[in-house]
Amino acid sequence: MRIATWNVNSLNVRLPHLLDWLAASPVDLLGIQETKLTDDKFPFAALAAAGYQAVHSGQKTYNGVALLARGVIEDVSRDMPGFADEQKRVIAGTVNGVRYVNVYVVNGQAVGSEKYAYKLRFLEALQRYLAEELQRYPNLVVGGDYNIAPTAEDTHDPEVWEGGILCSEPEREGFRKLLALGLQDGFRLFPQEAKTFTWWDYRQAAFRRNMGLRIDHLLLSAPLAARARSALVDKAPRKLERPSDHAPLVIELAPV
DNA sequence: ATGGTTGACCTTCAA
Repeated sequence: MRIATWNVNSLNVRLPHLLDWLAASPVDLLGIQETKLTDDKFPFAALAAAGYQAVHSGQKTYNGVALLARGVIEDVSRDMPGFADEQKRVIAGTVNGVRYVNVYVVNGQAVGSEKYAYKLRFLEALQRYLAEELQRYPNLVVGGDYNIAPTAEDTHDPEVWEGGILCSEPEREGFRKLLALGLQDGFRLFPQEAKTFTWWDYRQAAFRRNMGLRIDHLLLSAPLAARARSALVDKAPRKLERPSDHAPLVIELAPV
């Protein structure tokens, strides 16, 4: 079973890339973020024709998350209980006994800003929510755009990033608290090339110069971590014309 | 020079 996460940065623009990528890399369960469209505009039919069921929680212009699966998506829930939020950032569902919580964590803009405070509140709510999810679903994957580079090694240049947004200590502490629930950073279960990232700014030819960050993650509960066989960032879609600024992250799970 | 890009939307905000 192959599971993945990808911030597509507008599904309207990126649907052709998504369909091409699914054809070339047929994952079984995928979380996408930043669809930037309402549920009535979601391309259910095009995805069904490609063999994928989908559930979506979207809004106009901003945010929006979806789960895509080859198979039935059961027990679907939206948002986080006890965290009233108009922004559509969380959707969860179960496929073949695997629970996938798909999150688009708040960017936070700048350390100390109002959006940063919202990000830290969001991370606290996520911690509470995932503690409950782990109780209910032992086979849990939490995938998405976390907008957090967990360590200095996850940045192209610590001099530029350390202490700033996406890399500040309170954000990283929030990330570590998610791990402390009993989740593992799937990417780091395997040897990885240094300077492997999932996001590169559109500006300054950042992708060509590999000026990126590793901010998209697949966290695995212990039973799923035991089944993990590989983890890789697929940079191919980032090389296309009009790409998303993020690349997909894929983990292969051995059968039960 | 305080810059650069993309997406949504319409003038500016968010990332």
